[in-house]
Amino acid sequence: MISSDKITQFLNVTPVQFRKDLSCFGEFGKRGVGYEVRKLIGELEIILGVDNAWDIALAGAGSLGRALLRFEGFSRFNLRITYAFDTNPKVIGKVFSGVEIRDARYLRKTIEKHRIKIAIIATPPEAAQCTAEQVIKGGVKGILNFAPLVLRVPSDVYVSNVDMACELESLIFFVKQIGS
Amino acid sequence: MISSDKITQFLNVTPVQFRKDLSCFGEFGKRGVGYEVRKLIGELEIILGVDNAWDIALAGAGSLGRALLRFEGFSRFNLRITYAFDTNPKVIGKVFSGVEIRDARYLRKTIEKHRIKIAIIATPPEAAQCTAEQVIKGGVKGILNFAPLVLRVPSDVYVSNVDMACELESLIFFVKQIGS
DNA sequence: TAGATTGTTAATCGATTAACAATC
DNA sequence: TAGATTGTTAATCGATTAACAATC
Repeated sequence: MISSDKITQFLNVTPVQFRKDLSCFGEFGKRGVGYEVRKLIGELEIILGVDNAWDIALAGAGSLGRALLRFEGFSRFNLRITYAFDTNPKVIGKVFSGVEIRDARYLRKTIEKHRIKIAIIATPPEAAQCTAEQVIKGGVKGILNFAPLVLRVPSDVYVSNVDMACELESLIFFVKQIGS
Repeated sequence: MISSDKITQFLNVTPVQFRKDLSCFGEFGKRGVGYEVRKLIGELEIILGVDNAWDIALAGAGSLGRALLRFEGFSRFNLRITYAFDTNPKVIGKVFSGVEIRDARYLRKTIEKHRIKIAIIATPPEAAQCTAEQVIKGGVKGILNFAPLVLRVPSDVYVSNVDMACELESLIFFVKQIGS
């Protein structure tokens, strides 16, 4: 058993916040006692959908794309980059971390065929919007975008941006304040 | 000249939001007219601190670290990864994208000597907390953390987390809702 | 002057937190 | 029963938006 107090000692979240958030999905604890660890993990996995695996398509197999292919942290959530694409003929056909790089020409068709719903865009910024449009036509509903620009997408498609320069920039902004 | 309306057509921000946010820093537009593009860019650069360059230290020169070294998008904000570190003897001494990988043993001293204020942590998760403590002892006040864990840091140190698996997970969460 | 557009004040909304009843 | 801890209701806070005055 574990209390919300104990759990949140390892997170930047207050115990109340933790309980309030959980309450959106049901009651998982025992009053006066706490949460049964195994049961809580199980419930969270169901809420998050970790219980069934998701296949992910990667567009762009440059150095960032290949770093993503090697990244170990996806398995934790039952995620796999199953298909990877690039336009560079020198890269097409090669295998990185067990995934063969396919010709980006087949991006849309492959996504359609395998009913992929989530794509990662790790192309150069110039190619990102066009790539987004292709994967969306193929049926993708969620995009993790590493290209430093704002993608224009239909309202039923979710985009999560990872803009590393922006993140650093906002760190700098805060760090500058310390002195003053 | 450009209006807040035009500018925000390219962003996921409303014109009012744009003007409200800017108003925190001053008045940069002309009523009835809009914003002078060059002047606005200049003012924004000052607010963000893009006008002077920042040196950044990279801890961890694995595939992600090296992808970051190759990343072109930092120059846009006048950012440079100037020092990179790893513990792997096979990597130490090698040069990637013009930056020599140094022995992680000298992480703290180098940061101290060159008064580095911003560090990127791209180590394996096991090493992340320890690395954070070292860079903080060296004087770092802002950390961009790629390791999938919550770093414990003093309250005057800012941490920005890039947890790619989490981002994907929350995309999946939203995508799952669409059907229902 | 009329039209455009900014910057700001006040209203609304949503998220966080405080207080507490429920209950183990 | 007393102590612990959850889940919830109400209060607070901050951020977004609506409305509008200022002004080019």
